Amino acid sequence: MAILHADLDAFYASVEQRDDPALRGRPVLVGMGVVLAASYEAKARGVRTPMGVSQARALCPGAVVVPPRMSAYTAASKAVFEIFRDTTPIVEGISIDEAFLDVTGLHKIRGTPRVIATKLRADVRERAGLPITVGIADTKFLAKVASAVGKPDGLLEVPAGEEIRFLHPLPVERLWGVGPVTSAKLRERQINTVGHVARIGEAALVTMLGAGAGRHLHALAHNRDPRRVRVGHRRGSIGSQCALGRRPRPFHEIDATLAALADRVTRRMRRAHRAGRTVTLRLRFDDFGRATRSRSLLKATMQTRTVLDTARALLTEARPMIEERGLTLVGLAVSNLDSDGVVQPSLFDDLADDRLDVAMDAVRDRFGSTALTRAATLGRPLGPSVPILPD
DNA sequence: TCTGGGGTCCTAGGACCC
DNA sequence: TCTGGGGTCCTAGGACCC
Repeated sequence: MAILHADLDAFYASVEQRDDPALRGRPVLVGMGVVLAASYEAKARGVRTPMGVSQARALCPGAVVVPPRMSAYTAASKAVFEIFRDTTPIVEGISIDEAFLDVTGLHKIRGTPRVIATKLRADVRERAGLPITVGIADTKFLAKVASAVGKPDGLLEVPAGEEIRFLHPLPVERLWGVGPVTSAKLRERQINTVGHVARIGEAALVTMLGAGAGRHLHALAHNRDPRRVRVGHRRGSIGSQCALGRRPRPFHEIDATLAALADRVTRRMRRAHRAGRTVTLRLRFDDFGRATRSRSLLKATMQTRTVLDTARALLTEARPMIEERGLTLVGLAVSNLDSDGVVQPSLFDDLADDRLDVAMDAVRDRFGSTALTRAATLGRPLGPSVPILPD
């Protein structure tokens, strides 16, 4: 196998530096209350994400703080993924700024993985104006480790036969799946490197961390990772959340926030043609404790009304808990998504009653009553522009 | 280090079915 | 009346990722 892990460097901050030459070479923080991304000039001063902007400023007094421009990042991401797909058809996106590329079969056409990766980096630099690091290895896991070690703006290949020698001296936190909790459990027992994890044996790891995590880490520590690069993988849930701050909120305000979330989530579902069956309400409290409440419907839906009603029922059940513990975040997700959205809602479902009549009249006037029926039953787009309709 | 917004996967108990 | 093994789905929580 020859797998590339391509990872854009300090992505949001790099886009800002690309679009505003005055920011180049300077420490840049992207975010409002919290740092979403920091340029390498800022990271060098100890800025990390997610860190409060005020704290980051204290570490890095000369930093320029810019508000996030999500649409610019989405556009930049699309451009970069096009370059990925020009390189090989086997591309698996992991996030807005990261992907695996399988170049196993391309040797004769495009050269060695290193040649391909070098060209990829040059293409991204030229066509998208962004720095990117590429890791090359024989497994997904190791390619990802390689890119992390190679950052920033680098290329790191783990040659065949060198895998274990490269991997074993690294700290346990490099293992995919070792976060703060697992790291603490391992280091408590003086297990500090990947090599040590590999030596202690699967049974001991399973006892320490549970069957799933133990076996997983044992395999990774030996660079055993059979996962293939998957194309066209579809997400399993669509959600949105909103931090409320520490100020106590009246219940009706939480309810209004939930309605806005339901609207946002179902819009995205319709755009993606996905319907879902399980509605999950996420809560976070003053003490940073969390809770989730979920309900599965009989039929998959993408209608705002249905999702909101279900979410409201869950919220009402959770009300005593909310009033006791103080809510700081509310989130809503829909999962159990259909493979493709067979269920199409009416275009009018999202409109408040007072706007419904106006919308229906406008459609009837412009397109006739047949179009009105179609819009109400099929949810199909009607024509060039009906500005008052949702989505 | 007092924490944003988007996700994934795993575990575990209980209900229910055969 | 008491009992098995195997399976799926639902719900809740936890850890982790970028």
